[in-house]
Order: sequence, then C-alpha cells, then structure tokens
Amino acid sequence: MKLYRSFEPGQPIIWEGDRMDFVGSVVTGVATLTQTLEDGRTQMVGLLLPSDFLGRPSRDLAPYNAVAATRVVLCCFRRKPFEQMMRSTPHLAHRLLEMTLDELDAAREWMLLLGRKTARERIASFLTLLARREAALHKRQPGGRMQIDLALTREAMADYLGLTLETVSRQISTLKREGVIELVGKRAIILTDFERLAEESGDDADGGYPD
Amino acid sequence: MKLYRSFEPGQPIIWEGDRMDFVGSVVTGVATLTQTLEDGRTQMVGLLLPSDFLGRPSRDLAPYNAVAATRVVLCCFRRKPFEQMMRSTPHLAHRLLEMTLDELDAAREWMLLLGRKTARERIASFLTLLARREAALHKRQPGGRMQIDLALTREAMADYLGLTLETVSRQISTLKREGVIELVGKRAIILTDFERLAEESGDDADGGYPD
DNA sequence: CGCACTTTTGATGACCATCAATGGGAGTGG
DNA sequence: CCACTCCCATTGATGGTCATCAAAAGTGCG
Repeated sequence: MKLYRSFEPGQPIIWEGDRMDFVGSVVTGVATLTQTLEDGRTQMVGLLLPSDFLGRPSRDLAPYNAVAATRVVLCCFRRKPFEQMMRSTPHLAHRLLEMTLDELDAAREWMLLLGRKTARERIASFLTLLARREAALHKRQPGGRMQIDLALTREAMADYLGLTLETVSRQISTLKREGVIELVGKRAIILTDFERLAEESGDDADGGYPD
Repeated sequence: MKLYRSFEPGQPIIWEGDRMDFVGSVVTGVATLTQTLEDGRTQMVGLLLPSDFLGRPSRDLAPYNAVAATRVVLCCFRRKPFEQMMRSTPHLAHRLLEMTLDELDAAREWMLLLGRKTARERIASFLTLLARREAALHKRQPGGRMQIDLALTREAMADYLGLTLETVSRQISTLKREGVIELVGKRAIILTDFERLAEESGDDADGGYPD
C-alpha cells in the first residue's frame, strides 16, 4: 500500500503536466517546487522539508516541477486508494484541508517577501524560516546561537528568493562580515544571534506565528 | 442562518488578528486581501471577485486584512454552524478543499509574477487575468477585443503587482501609446487584442489552464 | 467654484541584474 | 602526492529597471 521511493540530488520527482499517480510525504532530504517562464526564468514556489506533503488528491496533473535538492526519501501512496480513504475517513480530509491552508498561508507570506522586501530582508527571512523549522522539528523555540544546514545551492536560494545567485552570495558575505552569521563549510551557517537576524527580516518584531 | 452584509469602498471587512466569527462569499463588488510590513510596505495577497470565498473554517484569527475596494455585498454564514455543516456533509469539505487548492495555485502563479516578471509583464498578466475571469463569468472564451472594469486604484494595482503606483501608471500609458489598450474613463480598459496582450505576459504561449 | 483625490509625467538615483573573472573544495587519474 | 578538472561560490565592474521625490493635470463632488 505504501512504499518508499528515493531520489538523488538534482533528480526530478515529477514534472509539470505529468500525470500524478501518487501522493506522498518527505521522510528525509529536501525537495523543491518550481515554476518557469518560457525563457527559462524560474521561481521556486515551495520548499519541501521532512514531514511536508507532496501531491494533491483530486488533481490529475502536476502543476509544478518537483526536484530533489538533496538525496530525498518519499513515503508514497497510490493516489486512487488514497482518495478512497479520504472519502471514507472524514478526519483525513479535514487534516488535508488544514495542511493546504497552512501552505496557502506560507505562499502568501512569501508573496509579501517577493513583492516588497529588499535583498537583505529576503536573506534574513529565509534563514530565520529555516531556523524556525529546524527548531520546530526538535520541539524547541528558536533563539540565540543556532546552526542550520541549508542544503541548497546559492542558485536554488536565489530561485526561492526571487534574486540572482550573485546577489545572494553578496548579501551572505555582508552578513558574515557584520558578524550576524558564520559559515561552516559551504552548506551550513551559524546564526550568531537569532533575534538579531529576525529583526532584519522586516516582519513584525515578535515574528511569532501562533499554532 | 445566512445573511447579507455590505461594505462601502475603503471599508475594512476584517483585520489581521481579529477574531473571525463568520465565513462568506462575495456576491457583488471587489475586495482585497493584504499584508503589510511594520514600516507600511503593503502587498496584496488575494483579490476577491464575485463568487470568491472569504474566511477559513477551523481558523480562529484572520491572517490578513480584508478591505472592500468597491461597494461589496457578502453572503455570510456564522462560522460555528458552518463548521458543523462541514462535518456532517463531507461533500462540502471536499468542495472547500478544491477551492483552497485553487487559491494555492493562484498564489503560486503570483509568486512567479512577483519574483521574476518585469513591470510590463506584470501589467499584461494582470489585465489578461481580469479578462479571463470576466469571460469565465459569462461562460465565454477570452479573445479579441474586450472591455474590462478594473475597479482598483493605481495604488491597489501596484500593491497587487509588487510595484509603485507611478510604475503602474507609466506602463499603462506605454501600452496605450502602443495601441494595445484603450482607456475608457479611469476605471475601465479596452484590450484591443487579447492574444497580443497575453503574449506580453511572459507565460507560455497558450496561456491556458485546464480545469 | 474650490477642494480633495487620483492619475500622469518628469528628473534623479539606488538597488539589483548582468557580464566577467577569480577563488576554492572535492573527486579523479597520472 | 600532485596536477587537473568540474562545480560552486565569491568578488568586481557596469548598466538598466524601477523606486523615489516632485509637480502638474485631470476628475468628481459638495
């Protein structure tokens, strides 16, 4: 009934317009959802971390490209039986509605970032978002000094943030120079002071989102 | 059980953080959903046209500001009975999931616009969006010469498109000078050639989204 | 008619994209 | 072990697009 599928970094999981015959959730790794214009400009519209859901019941065709950013393990269900289950257990349908509403909120928060924030604010928002998710995984509050793995290339970050990879690199360098962050190798970052960075994100001071 | 409420242009319908004790759908008029940063920068995250749904079951607090752009009539249900109804009629829950998925797709399409499109492409995308919705209301295909009412100030358009009102005005003037559009008074526009404008939007040539 | 509001148009400059070159790890093979 | 390569990241130089500041023109209404 359920089965595990794994993908290598860079490998497509599903392509826009493809028939989707499964739904699933991320067990380990990071996957990205992207849209592109005909001339190649691309925008990431979702970042799938462990526990995130991929796919949509009652939708035949994939609306975006999903690509593995790291090695990814998915826990998959075939779509038909899943939809069957949804009809028989209303609790599942409600849960799915909840999750979709959360995704909608996240997408709209990102609209604010893409439409109105400066490059610096975008980087700060992104890093604090990762820090919050990291903390949430361990049932902790984010704060103080934190290390986060970002598992994305500069280019992928740029696609998420609506910037170029050069601008991402420059902003990260600036934050490093100012001592707000430290680099650990290429793919990990230490936030020396979570609150300081959160203030740079442009959002309301508290920045907290209630459950 | 259900009742109609109306709002004057500029009047807030609900404010971020407010307790939401109703859900409803737009009968006539146009309402906007917006988010703001502390320093006042504003981004519209949703445009509610007739038949659109406002509010979210199982969410106590409003996540955004909703404001009437024109005179708006809402058909409202009290939230508690509505949630009751949702539990008892699974069909309703499914319908709501459908609608939420549609909103999510729309939000993500807008992320692509906000992150990657030029000012000109944003205007073209916006006008063709309105034209499509207008056509859909009358169960027609968009195409050829079409008149659309935009019911929004330049500033509201700017907030939707992630631009300034001056840039919106300039791009509209340019399109007019090129004969792609004509102005009818201040709040209506004639697209002299829908297809021509659709090509300017930067999306795939066909631009069609399947049901 | 006069006032408030919206829109248009102009002048200037900032921020970020673009183009280009350099730097640095990780992996491979001589 | 050390070239050598590939990929990714950094840094620099320059320019374009759009934001900002400012003023004028158009529209609607009491």
